[in-house]
Amino acid sequence: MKILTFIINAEVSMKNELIQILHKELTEYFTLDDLVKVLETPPNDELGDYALPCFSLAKKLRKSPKVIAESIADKLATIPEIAHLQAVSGYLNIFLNKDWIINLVLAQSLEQDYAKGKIDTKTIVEYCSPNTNKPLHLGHLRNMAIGESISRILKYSGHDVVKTCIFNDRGVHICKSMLSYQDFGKGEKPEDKKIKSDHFVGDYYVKFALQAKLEPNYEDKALQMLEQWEAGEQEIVSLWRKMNEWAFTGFNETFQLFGTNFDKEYYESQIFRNGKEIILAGLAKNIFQKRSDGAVVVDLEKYGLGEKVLLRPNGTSVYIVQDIYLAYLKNQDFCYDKSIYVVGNEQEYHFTVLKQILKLLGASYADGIQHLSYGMVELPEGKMKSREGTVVDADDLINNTAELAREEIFKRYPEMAISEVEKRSIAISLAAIKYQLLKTETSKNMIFNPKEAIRFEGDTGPYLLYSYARASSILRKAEVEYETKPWTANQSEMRLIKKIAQFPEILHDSSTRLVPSLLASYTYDLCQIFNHFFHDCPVLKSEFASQRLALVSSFRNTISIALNLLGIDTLEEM
RNA sequence: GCGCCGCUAGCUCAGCUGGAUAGAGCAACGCCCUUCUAAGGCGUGGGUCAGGGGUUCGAAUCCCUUGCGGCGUGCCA
Repeated sequence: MKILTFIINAEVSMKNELIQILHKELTEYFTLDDLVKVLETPPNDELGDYALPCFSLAKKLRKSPKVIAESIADKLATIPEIAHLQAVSGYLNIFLNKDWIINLVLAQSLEQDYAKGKIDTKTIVEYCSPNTNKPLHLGHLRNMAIGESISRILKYSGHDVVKTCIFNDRGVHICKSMLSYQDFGKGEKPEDKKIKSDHFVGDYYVKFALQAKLEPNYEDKALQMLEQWEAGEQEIVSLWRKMNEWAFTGFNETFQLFGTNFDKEYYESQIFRNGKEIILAGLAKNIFQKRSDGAVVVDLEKYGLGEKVLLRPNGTSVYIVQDIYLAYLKNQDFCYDKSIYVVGNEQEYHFTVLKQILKLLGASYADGIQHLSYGMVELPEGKMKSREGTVVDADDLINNTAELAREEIFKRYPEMAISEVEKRSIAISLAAIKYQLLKTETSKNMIFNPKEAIRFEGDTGPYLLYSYARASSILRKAEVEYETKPWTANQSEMRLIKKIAQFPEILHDSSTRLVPSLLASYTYDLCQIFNHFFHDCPVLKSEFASQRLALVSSFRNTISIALNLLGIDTLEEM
């Protein structure tokens, strides 16, 4: 497996080109895998383009790292791709032939499908999965940003990706907004009050909570309504249909605004009764046990997961049974190799248990299951709590941020056509929000400061868009075609080229480790280096105009792919 | 109680599958627009990488331990 990924990678990355070259000469010192592992980028470019630490060989060869570095240097002395070598304090610093780097990297990175992979893997990505009783909030936005981005990253890396969503569209929480609407809604519709339809539903969920404080048995009433729903009582079912319709209509608007969609949607209401047969079959095979009170349980003690109830004494299923069924169903539908669940880290136990149960059941598709566990979003004041009204609503956040972008645009272009202002302000708003949500290491909890997210300077989404727009602007104004003929590239240019060269490795890591944040922070570094180049090196008026145009073009292509993989739309002008 | 995760500059975060002087952004201060987009660039100050111990030629990174914070441990979803 490792060798396989290596070979795929080797086609496109400068690092792997070099590793191939080194390996030919250094078989007695390093295996291919060793080289992949050990070859590193030095902390600054006075120390070369790559470095080979020789400490690990010291024991084996019973020589000092310094001596080893020197003798390796001798071995590599005649390789044309290497300009010179420096053995310093146990490291062998490698300075590559600049022309070789430039030609190789530009040739690769000017291709539209730079670093694109090809593997034969069917992968399902499930994400978002909202309840239909209230509108989407900031937590969903992080989920969606990660889900959409990892789907694109996997697809670009060659996976055949199916994006799915399970809508939790039934249950007592849904009945709560239904009950409160029935009691206080007076038959009103969202259109009447000019409220986005999912917000309209959510308002009744809030109203329920208020009422429940005044009326002690209000919660019970919701439970009763659930029973009526399950019994299929017409009035309740049609109320449920109507309100779900509102919720879905609203969600779809948000999905479209945010720029995400699903290939296959699942609905809890359609599957929640299934799965029981799987459990009973497991019971018959003695994989599960019947407890004295009649409940069906699975003993996961030896995996350190305790005992998990699957069927209650009254025979009804607990939540995980539905997920067991859904995994089965997904495999029926798509015959997947991998099935990724983008779900918060609070559900790690749930997915460990799910996978283990499927393994016990002997499901062939159990091994492909992977929980992409991401960290919770908190506000500077602490956690978001719907009861205390501290939840940041998704639509509001996008719109408020867009409003600020609008103001910034007016400052710069007071005459701009409204439609153009609209287009740009939404793009800027989404870039700001998505980047903010993606840049923190995916698995870590993050604090989302709305005031910081709407800032447009520094380490932000708009900075990335701005860098792209600057590159586009140069290319638009260029009158000559670029050519990739050699020149003596200066430090700013070399840094940019070398950063562009890293893209395939970053993409590879991001996709195999399922961590979009790696790509996000690379993208920022890349832009920083570009902006430094932009400041240092005039392009159009330079004697190296043609070569620099090639470089700008290569940057623009790379950043454009990267932003697309983050789910961020670019602007040609900003 | 047990389990998992986190703790890096005033704040928000990179760096964590061990490697060379620990990096960004924001905030503060100073400089740079008759030159391809100043939503930009450059500079200055700011660190006991939570504390302690260990492994190693080498530890922010791995192990143990203490503290603080979060989450999980539902016959909720």
